[in-house]
Amino acid sequence: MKSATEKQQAAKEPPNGESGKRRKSVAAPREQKLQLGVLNGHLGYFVRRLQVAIFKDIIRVLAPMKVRPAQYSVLVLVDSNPGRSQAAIGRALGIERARLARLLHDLQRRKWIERRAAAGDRRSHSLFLTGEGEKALVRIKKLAASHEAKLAEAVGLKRRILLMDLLRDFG
Amino acid sequence: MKSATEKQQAAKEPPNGESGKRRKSVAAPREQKLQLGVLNGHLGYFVRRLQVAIFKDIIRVLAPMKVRPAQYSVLVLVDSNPGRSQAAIGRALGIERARLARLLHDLQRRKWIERRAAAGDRRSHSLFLTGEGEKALVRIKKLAASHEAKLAEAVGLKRRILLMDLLRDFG
DNA sequence: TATTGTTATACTCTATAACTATA
DNA sequence: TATAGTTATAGAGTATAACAATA
Repeated sequence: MKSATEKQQAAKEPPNGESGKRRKSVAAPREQKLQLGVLNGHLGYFVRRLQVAIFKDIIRVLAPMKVRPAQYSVLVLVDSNPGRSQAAIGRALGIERARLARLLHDLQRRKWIERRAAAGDRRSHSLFLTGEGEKALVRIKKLAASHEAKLAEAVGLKRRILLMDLLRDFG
Repeated sequence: MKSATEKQQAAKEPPNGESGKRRKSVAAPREQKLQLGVLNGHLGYFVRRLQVAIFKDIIRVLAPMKVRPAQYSVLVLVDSNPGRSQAAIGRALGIERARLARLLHDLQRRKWIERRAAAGDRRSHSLFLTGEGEKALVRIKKLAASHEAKLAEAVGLKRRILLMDLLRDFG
């Protein structure tokens, strides 16, 4: 079976098909879809488009709690791994320690996380959610869940499971 | 059949298993893998991770030509759709017109693109590659192709086709 | 009034470097 | 010497707003 990938990559019609149809209303110039050229062969292009679309929604959904996606992921990881160091959290999420320091400063200012001196190593800080932080995270998770439900519907349940299983191998 | 998604979401062991094993060398503290918690249920989390990994590589690969991914995509679209306006290119790629204006200013400074007055509408600029731009794009495409080949190998050919087919529906 | 393109501003994210205090 | 965390800076990307020219 020929995949859609091969089919679309093989498609090489000339860019425009101005055939004078479609002139119902005066407004609405109705742009032609542009040719993507070799972008059709780049997985990164499509992954990027999906990522941007998903993040636009999650950013909008979390906005009422004034939380950005990176902050959300840090709250979740601290909640799921209490007592771990900044270095460990940063490594797990791919967040630079410099950026994580500022991000945590903000979360601490909001009284959502605590930094205690680590037991064995006095250089490192053990991270915990405060009671307030836990309550906030419950609300944030509800918002995130509504985003995910909407996304699942848009993507299709089967396709979503398939995608998750495919993507998870790149931890 | 239970998908890996469901399996991983069901996993809820306590975060640490510090059982004092694994003390071969003095260095290498060997961090535990942290629990991802509800991030396991977010498609966006995994899409984001893959996108970041892919872009790290393409950015590195294109660096010798001093081209960023967004510039590459613009060059490809202008090449595949000569004469189109900035608005059309920007819409197709999801680039804000304000940002595209500066991006094109840079490409024009490098003599890779031309902006001519549009025929029908004197507000808009028709975009074209220069001869130099076409030659540069040939070299850039070769670099991008080497990135894609490496990526295809890492992802696996079958999985890549599958992913492309799944993702393409979000144009 | 709306659209095209431009300039400017502010914010987020990323990437470094320099610094301290510990190990 | 290396690591944990902090502060600072610069660049890219994103989101707005304001503006001139044109439709």
